[in-house]
Amino acid sequence: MRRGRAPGPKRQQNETRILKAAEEVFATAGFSGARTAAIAKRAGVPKANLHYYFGTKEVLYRRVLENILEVWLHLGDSIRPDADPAQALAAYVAAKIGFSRRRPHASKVFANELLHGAPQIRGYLRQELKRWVDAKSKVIDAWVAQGLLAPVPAKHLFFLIWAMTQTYADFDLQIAAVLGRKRIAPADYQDAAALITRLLIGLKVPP
Amino acid sequence: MRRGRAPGPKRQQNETRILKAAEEVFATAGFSGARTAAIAKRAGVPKANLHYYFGTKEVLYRRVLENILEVWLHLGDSIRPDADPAQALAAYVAAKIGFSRRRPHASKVFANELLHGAPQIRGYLRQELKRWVDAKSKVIDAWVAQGLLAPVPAKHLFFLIWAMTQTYADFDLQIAAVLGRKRIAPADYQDAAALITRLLIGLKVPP
DNA sequence: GTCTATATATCGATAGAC
DNA sequence: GTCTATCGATATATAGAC
Repeated sequence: MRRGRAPGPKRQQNETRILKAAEEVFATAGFSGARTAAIAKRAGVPKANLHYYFGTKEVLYRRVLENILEVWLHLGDSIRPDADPAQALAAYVAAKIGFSRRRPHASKVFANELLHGAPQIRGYLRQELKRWVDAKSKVIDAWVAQGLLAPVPAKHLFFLIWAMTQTYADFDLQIAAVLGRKRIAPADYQDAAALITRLLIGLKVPP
Repeated sequence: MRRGRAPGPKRQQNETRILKAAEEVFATAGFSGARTAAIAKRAGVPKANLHYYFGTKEVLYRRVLENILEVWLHLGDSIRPDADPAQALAAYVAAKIGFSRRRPHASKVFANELLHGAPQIRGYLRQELKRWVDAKSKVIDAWVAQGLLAPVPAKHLFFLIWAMTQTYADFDLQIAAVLGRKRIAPADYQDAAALITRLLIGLKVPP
């Protein structure tokens, strides 16, 4: 009946399960360390299905990455020219830390991709991400021009915010070990967000 | 003549070359993505030599990691109770950023190990590193008690300093792409160190 | 100690039955 | 569309000549 157009509900469910499983396995093992057998097992489907749906391991990996990049850029929506700098930056930090807490696997897949030469997302970095940072940096510069913020190299400010917020997902094991815990607790993310925000507020020029 | 005690000079030279090559290959490919053939080729030795010297790929990897961890903990020597907080933190940031610039491969190997469950350095994280942070945090707390620094969760402060300084090694490709460069320039590291230091100085209590 | 040539294992991918 | 059984490629590790 269905002439191969819209995928059946079972296939759609399976694809979603596979993508979720793949994100977890790619996060903990990296691309080359990930085993398609492990992904299939975790998703609860036969390994052949995975290849039938996605073709190759690399295509599946790209799909996982695309899902992540889609969310990424929208986390900075609070940074607008008419917003209050302190509030906007605090909201951005909260959004980024929240993403690290809710989707640590996504952050790790992205980190791993970057770490190993970004073979799949070169274009994204040079196009979409660069444009995003260029635009947001103009907002920061405008705040500086208005005397709301001390002069600051805007792009580096974003690099540091990314680093500080993502470290709680990417290097959670190190943080947990140093804190003497088995894993990071919700309160730790709050402490982190508060401290990061405090550091950034130091750039604010008092009225 | 030599009854197998001290290794000959050629062997020592080869081991050094292999370790250097291994650090580079592990950094760009991760443990599972690294090929022993690639390491041997880059080191200029036959692949069988590599196994003769180190036994297995995993042992070689551990040796690379040990070399890195050895340097790590000494970078914080400026953080002492009798030091000036602002100067000590600035020196620590400079040391960490300098390490990221001089030995980006080392930083990436470490990041990759952390990212993927830290199977080889669990003990290091829970023992040496935890003790280091516990000790340095007491220094920070003492500065706070003396009214030199605003109250701050000391351990999180270290997590953030690590994140900010290492991001310029680990995610250099992202930074270069956003800056519209092929690679990060020396001036970028200076800009980074200056901004990180400024953020931290914001914690200083004015005299 | 060094190196070439090869064994053994693992994993991504697919053929073919249902 | 789904799944079992298997192929072929690739990579670690080693045997054995020099």
